[in-house]
Amino acid sequence: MHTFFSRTCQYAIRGLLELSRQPQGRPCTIYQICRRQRVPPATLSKVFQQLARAGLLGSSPGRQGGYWLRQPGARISLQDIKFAVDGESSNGCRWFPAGCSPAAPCPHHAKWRSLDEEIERYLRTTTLMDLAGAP
Amino acid sequence: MHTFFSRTCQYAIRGLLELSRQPQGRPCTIYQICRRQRVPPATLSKVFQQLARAGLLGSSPGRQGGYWLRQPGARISLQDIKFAVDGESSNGCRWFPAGCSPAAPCPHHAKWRSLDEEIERYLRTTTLMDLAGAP
DNA sequence: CGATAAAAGGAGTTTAATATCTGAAATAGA
DNA sequence: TCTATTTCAGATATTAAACTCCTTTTATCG
Repeated sequence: MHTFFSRTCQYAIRGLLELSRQPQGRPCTIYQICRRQRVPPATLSKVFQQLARAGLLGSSPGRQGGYWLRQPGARISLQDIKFAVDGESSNGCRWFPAGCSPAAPCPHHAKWRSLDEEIERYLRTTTLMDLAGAP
Repeated sequence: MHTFFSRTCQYAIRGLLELSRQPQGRPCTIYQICRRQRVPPATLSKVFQQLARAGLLGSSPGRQGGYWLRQPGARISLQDIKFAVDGESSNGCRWFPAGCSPAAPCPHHAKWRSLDEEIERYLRTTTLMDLAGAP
């Protein structure tokens, strides 16, 4: 599509946002999170597994189990999340991946360099805590 | 995906860019454009039909036929193109369409309003001519 | 008029992203 | 140790985007 984060990544951010509102160390189950954020459980479950492997989340099965943040929300940037979900591919040209390579950069590259850098900075500096206002 | 323009829209922009380099009024065939821009012909063909219906392109079948810009490149903005290709849907929240509505805006909305406006401005003010440098 | 070159349009195929299902394995608590 | 609860892993279904193929229509040239 034409949106900035993949839908999966959007779910991830919303899920993590929910966790960041939780008293420190208290695990949340997928279902609690999904009920509050209106996100499909099976899908969020998949992403959270991935985030756990990436080290962003701790997880524990069984009663009283669930997921929790391994770092305070202020330490987790949107870029961290995007990277963990979408992988390195997000490093390519954000505008014209279909016609842009280091050897032959797309005609746009030079033009919107500055805007690109601003987006980059935004992703890097915006943390879960910054977004923690409702809803 | 996570890219700003849909791939189809990328093709459209590259195709139009090629046309904008053409001496005024001279039609180009799909194949000429595709050869130069390394774009799949059948796909570009479909998009160009759409752009012709939208009024951005003129077209003529038969010998000496092809496509041409109906306005000078300096008058065609990226936003025009995006709109013609992806439709109104590009009007929604660029960040969290999956969890954002006028009634319940996503938590991010307020935060990146300014960045969003800058992107908007960029799309509106950047024209084909601005990008007309190689390749 | 007939041959040719091009766009126009319909229908189907492929591929990638999303979403779901099912059955395990792990943990806590009784 | 047994049971309920939860994550984990793999397979599969669903959906939408990209792409291709084939036929039809329209203009131009001889």
